Amino acid sequence: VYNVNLVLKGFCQSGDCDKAMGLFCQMKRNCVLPDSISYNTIVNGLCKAKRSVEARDLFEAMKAGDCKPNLVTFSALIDGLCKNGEVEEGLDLLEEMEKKGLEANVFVYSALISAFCNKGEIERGKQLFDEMLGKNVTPNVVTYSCLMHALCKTGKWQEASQMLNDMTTSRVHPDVVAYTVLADGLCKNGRASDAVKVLDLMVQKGEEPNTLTYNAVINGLCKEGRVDDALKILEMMAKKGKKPD
RNA sequence: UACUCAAGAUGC
Repeated sequence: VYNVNLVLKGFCQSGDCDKAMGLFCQMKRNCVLPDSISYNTIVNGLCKAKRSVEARDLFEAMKAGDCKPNLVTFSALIDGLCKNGEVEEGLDLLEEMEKKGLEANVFVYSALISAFCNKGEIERGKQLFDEMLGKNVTPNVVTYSCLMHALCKTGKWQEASQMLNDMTTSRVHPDVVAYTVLADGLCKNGRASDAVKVLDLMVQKGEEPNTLTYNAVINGLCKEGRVDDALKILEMMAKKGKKPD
């Protein structure tokens, strides 16, 4: 099963969901019974291929069979529905899992928060954030990043900047993505100078900026007509032995 | 106290 699961994932990742499904069906015949990871891999693959109807069907089949949906199944499906614009259905699933006694974790909440944030409904995102705190589910760097992203997109860059401090005081360590989200968000709000400060801060904290980070800041500087400063960033990359893309 | 499944970022 172990080995077959890896291949299932491989097919899904390369967009060959159908091949994965074919292999999945063969497993049952060849007495390598699919386990929950096999199922979850397919559910997730279907979701990523925007085939949420089929993902749901498989989910229903799991409920009817021996391999019941677990936390990962719900998490993958909720995210899939959300990304398919069916956020309310995602919330329904949250209810359903709770009724079954499965406790939503940070993956489930982050997926939902991300979805509401992307729809521009930050308030609902924040509500979920409070809800998870109330349930003693600890937000992680992904949760914070989603919120920072949304805050920046709606002009609330101060709040987003504050959130970086919040996470530090909550002992959640910002990673490259978190810093990049904020730097980019600041740029989008015409605050390229602040973005450069974020860049400096992360270096100071020992977090290596990557190409995406640099691109965000460079783009921000250029949009403000500060092309010379942008060039300096390129030079800074060169000094570090980073290849510009 | 290992190995397979789920959530976040740039440019067009």
